[in-house]
Formats: sequence, C-alpha cells, structure tokens
Amino acid sequence: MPATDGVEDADAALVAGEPPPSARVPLGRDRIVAAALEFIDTQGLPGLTMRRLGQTLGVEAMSLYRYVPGKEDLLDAVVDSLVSSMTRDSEVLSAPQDGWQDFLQRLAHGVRRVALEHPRAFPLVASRPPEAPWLRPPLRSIEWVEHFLAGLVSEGFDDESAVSGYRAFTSFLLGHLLLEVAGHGADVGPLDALDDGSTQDDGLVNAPTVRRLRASLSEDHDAAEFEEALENLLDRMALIRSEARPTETS
Amino acid sequence: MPATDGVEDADAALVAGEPPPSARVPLGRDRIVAAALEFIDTQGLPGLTMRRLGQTLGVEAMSLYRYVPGKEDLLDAVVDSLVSSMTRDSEVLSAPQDGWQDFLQRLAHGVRRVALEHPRAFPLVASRPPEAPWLRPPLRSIEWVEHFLAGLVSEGFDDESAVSGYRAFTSFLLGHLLLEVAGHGADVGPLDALDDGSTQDDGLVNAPTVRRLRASLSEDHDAAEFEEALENLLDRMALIRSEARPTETS
DNA sequence: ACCTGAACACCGTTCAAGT
DNA sequence: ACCTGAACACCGTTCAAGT
Repeated sequence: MPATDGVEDADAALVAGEPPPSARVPLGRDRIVAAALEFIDTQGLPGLTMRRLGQTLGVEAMSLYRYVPGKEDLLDAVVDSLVSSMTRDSEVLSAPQDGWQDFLQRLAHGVRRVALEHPRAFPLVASRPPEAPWLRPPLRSIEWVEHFLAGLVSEGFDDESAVSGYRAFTSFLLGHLLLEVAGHGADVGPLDALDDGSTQDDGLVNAPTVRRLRASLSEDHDAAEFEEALENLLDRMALIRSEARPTETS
Repeated sequence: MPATDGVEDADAALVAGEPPPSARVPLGRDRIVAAALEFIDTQGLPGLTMRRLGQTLGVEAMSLYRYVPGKEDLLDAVVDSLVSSMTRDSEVLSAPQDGWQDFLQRLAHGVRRVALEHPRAFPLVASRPPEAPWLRPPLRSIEWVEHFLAGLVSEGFDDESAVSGYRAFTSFLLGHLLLEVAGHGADVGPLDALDDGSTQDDGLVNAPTVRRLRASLSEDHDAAEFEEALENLLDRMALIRSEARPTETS
C-alpha cells in the first residue's frame, strides 16, 4: 500500500491558519521567481524556458501565467529579487556610521557578494532595461539610489557631488563585477565549447606579447584589484567632496 | 518595355574579374553580418530573427545558412565586426608616439566612438562569452590585447604592470560605456514602454532625496565623466609604472 | 551555384475546458 | 481555485528539391 501523501495534515493546517506543511505547495509567484533564479544559476540563462521552468516545478508551462504576466516580467522579477537580496543584508543597508567611506565599502562588498553568488544571473542586472534612465545598474532600485544619495548627503556631500559619486560608483561596480563574474562561468551563448583555460598557440603566432604573458593574464587577482580600484574611487570622491565643502577633510 | 535591369553589364564585369556592378549581389557572409548589425542598430537586438533578417536581404531565412553556421555564430561575427571596426581606425591602431598616456587616450576614445555609434549593438560585445577568459570585453580580440600590452611594454611598463593595466583599463571601459550606451536607447526586453524620461512621482514618495535630485540625476555629463575617470585611471597607472621602474617619471 | 518549400522540434502565450 | 489540452503564431535549423 502506498504512503498517503501527507493529505491527512490538511485539517490541522487549516486550523493553524497556515498552508499545509509539506503538502503540494500551490505554486505562487515567489516560488516561481526563486525557481527561475535557481534555474539560471545551475543551467544558465539561455536554457531558461517557460516550459522547462514549469517542469522543474512539476507543472505545465501554462500554469505559470496565472502568477506571472510573461517571460519578460519573470526576468525582471528575478532581477528585482537579486537587487533586493543585496538590500536585505543589514550590513549593507544600514546608514553611514563609521563615515561615508566605510558606508560605500560595505555597499560595494555587499553587491559584489551577491554578484559572485549568482555569476550566471548577475549579467541580467546589467542588461535588462531599467525603468528609469537614471536607475543605473547594478544599483537598480529606487531604494538603492535613495539609500546611496541620502547616505552621501548626510555625510557632507552636496547634491551635485552625491550625484556624480553615484555615477562613478555604479560605473565602477558594473565594470568590475561584470568582468569578474564573466570569469566564473557566465555564459550567454548556449554552446559551452569552452577551452580548458589555456587556448592553444592557434592564433597567438602574431601575438608574441600575449603568448609571453598568457600565464600572468590567466591569474586571478580579482579580489585585490577590486579592492584597489575601490580605494582609488573613494579617494577620488573624497576630493570631489572636499572641493564642495572646503572646510572638513575627514 | 521595362528597363533591362543591368544584366547587359555582365560580360564586362566578367572580363574585369569583378562581380556584376549593380546586379543582384549574391548575398555573401559579409553582407549578412553587415545587415545584422544594421538591423540591431535600427530595430534592436530582441527583434533580430533569421527570418526577418533574410527578409531585409530579399531572401528566405534558409539561404543564410549557406554563409553562416547559425544564429549564435552570426552574433559572434557581428561582435567581431564591431571590434575590428575599432581597430581599423588608424588613429587608434597606431603604436605609442606621444607617450603611453596619449596612446591609451586614443584607444579609449576609439572604443567609445564605436560604442556610441552602435548603442544597441554594443552590449553584445560585453555579453557574448569570449573565446578565452583573459579576452576581456570590450577589447575582445587577440589583436587588441596584443596591441595594448605590447604598447605598454614598449613604453616602459614591466609585464606585471602591463597586465594589471589591461585589467583596469577594460573594467573602466566596460562600466562606463555600457552605462553611457544604456542611456542612448539600448534595450533588451522587446517591450519599449519607456517613459518620457521623468518617471512620475509614483514610487518616489519614499525617496525624497531621489525626488529632489531627479533633475540633476537626469543630466547628461557622460563625456566629461568619461574624461575625468579616464584621466584618473591613467594617473593610477602612472603610479604602477613608476613603482616598477623607479627611475623615469615621465 | 544559389536559393526555396516543406518539415521538425521547440518557443511564448491564450483560452476554453477539466478537476 | 487551480491546473491543463489543444491550438496559434513564431522561432532556428535541416534537407531534399527546384532553377
């Protein structure tokens, strides 16, 4: 006799006002978005299909449309979930406490952490068209931008400096994280005919410098370079700030 | 009587060893790649379809497969054509003459020029998986990397500094150009329901700083910011260089 | 030699119909 | 209330067949 698949808990669950504990969860938008992110993380973005996504949820593709307006909106929702998973980190979200440099350091590392956790999904954050042109990836939410700008202003930046800091900070994050993540198996084309890391001398006959430096080119210094470029950016922003408020040079 | 559509030139053309002047051009890979780029420039990447592309060339989709192995390869070819259109510029391609800073300035502006000429296609350069992990966008060809590294080494950078300069330079270019281009109508999703530039106060009730700075956030200072960030990068690289060769501080 | 018709497998999406 | 079968329009791609 087969096990009675947990249906006997239904009444207790109803009494408790909760959904049935380990019973068949009735899909729901959040579960779909989470499954989509999981899919991208493991199978890559090009493989994501409404039909295949339904399959991983034990459901036909058409069922998804009861919770999500379409594939484009699903991808936007995945981006939102990534962006707010950055925000949820209280280390990152909190207002400046040990100065604006520490504030931006925590911000930058919080974003970097999420990017490295989802190397194949992070490019979505960069490539989806933002809802407003001044919502610059990867800080793609009004909450983020508000947090950033209000943080800087509260730390003595004038309006113009805060905005130019926002621009410089986002450019910095996007360039560094996109390239770092690209080295960690971010694909776009479906054909994964990737070499073992060292392309043979095939096309390098006319590139003696590249051939000579190939080993050094393949070394991973991402963390250190991120740190150094970030420090440099902060130094640059310190100049902008002190130009605006010539008194304090904290 | 209808005009004889230029067929009478056929013999002359054959004698000259050239294809018939204004007769029906027999497709050919280059023409297809150029048409694809044109399509992306005008209609956007998401609209590009083998079938629609064939249509713009007056041909059925299947004909394309005689010249291009598939859509993925087509997109790679479009990227290659963009990348080498950067190289073709002799201003950009030439070896260092007025010092390495001028050399990198010309490089950076050459890449930026191409990016701004093809705002909707440029993101492809960033998102297609490179054939080698050390081919960092947007300098996505061995020729580019060779040119860059050899240029720096010839100007007194040691190997390690040249490589770290390459990393910093590509991160800088990618971040800045991707964000600049995103402001110039680079779409990814097919739905172009873009606002007129100023999102209404809809979601800005909880973002007072963003609302206050909205005008300033929407101003376009891309050119000046690019310049300033580039100068700063070059200064940083000058430090790296002089650490390696403590004698000259050109 | 160059192009196409017809076909295949797979998409995203809709909607009336099932339970 | 929630899911599905069947269908539609549209993909990328192959291949035997046309000219």
